[in-house]
Amino acid sequence: MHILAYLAFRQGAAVPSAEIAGSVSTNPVVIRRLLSALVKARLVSAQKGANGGYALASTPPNISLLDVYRAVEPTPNRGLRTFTPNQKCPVGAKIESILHGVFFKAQAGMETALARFTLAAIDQELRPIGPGKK
Amino acid sequence: MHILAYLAFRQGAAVPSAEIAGSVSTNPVVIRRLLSALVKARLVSAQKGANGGYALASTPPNISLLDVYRAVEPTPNRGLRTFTPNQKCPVGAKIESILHGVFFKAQAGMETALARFTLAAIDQELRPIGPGKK
DNA sequence: CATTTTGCAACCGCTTCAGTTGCTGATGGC
DNA sequence: GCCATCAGCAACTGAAGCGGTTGCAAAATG
Repeated sequence: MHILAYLAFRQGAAVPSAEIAGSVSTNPVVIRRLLSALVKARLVSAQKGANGGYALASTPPNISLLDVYRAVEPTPNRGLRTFTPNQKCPVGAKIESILHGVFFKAQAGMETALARFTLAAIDQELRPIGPGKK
Repeated sequence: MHILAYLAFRQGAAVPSAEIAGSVSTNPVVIRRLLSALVKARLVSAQKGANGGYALASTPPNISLLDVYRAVEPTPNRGLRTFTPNQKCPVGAKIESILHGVFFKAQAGMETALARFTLAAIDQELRPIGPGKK
């Protein structure tokens, strides 16, 4: 989200990963790793070479936090990956599918909350006074 | 949740951690670690010594999944623990508090979904036919 | 007093993740 | 045509978290 907020802030410009890394206080490769996922999800476009960099592929009102979540989060239900209860026990045999249903609904509640936010809302909070050219 | 479902299933009885571990297919100490948190949250009572074990401290309709989540999850906002953006950047200076607000609301959405479920609902799914004495 | 059982600390091995280095390939200015 | 810039990617490291395991103390029961 910090990356996208920064790209929104520098609206239109091709921003190199090193500049974003400076704002996040981390290594450019860490930024590129995340941007790689965002490019694959078509939220961001990348331009190689001199004067290249990254830019938003869409407008801030059209990028929801749910889009970002889905682009970046590889596998939800991480907590149930390694859950292999005893199938011979009447509880163990049924609990897995029940918990899958529960977690699915909890996840849906969170995703609904995420869908209500757009990058535009965050960008607006970022500059309460005015556009501020530079 | 598997642990609590098992205790609900064996309603009233003092269940040792080894028996629960058999249903979950894991080590009794792992079960006791989780039960320790549930006891501290007053959801479960523990009885030491011979013929001891664990039992629900409340009735299944009075135990929501949100209660369990709060008892077991030490620190929400885990993703923001190590987030220390560059305060000298106009984006980095403000993004942290903005994202805290966003994640708080997303978390609230998930918790609302969790609060809708009770242990009774899971217990009911567990035995669709009838009580089943043993 | 012996057995059962919780409670807890310590340790191991695995996985995940941020961070880092080094290289390749594309792009654009000179 | 050459060089500087920049994305992309693979590989490695170190730290953190977690399930699992062992060992032991303390409490309760018969």
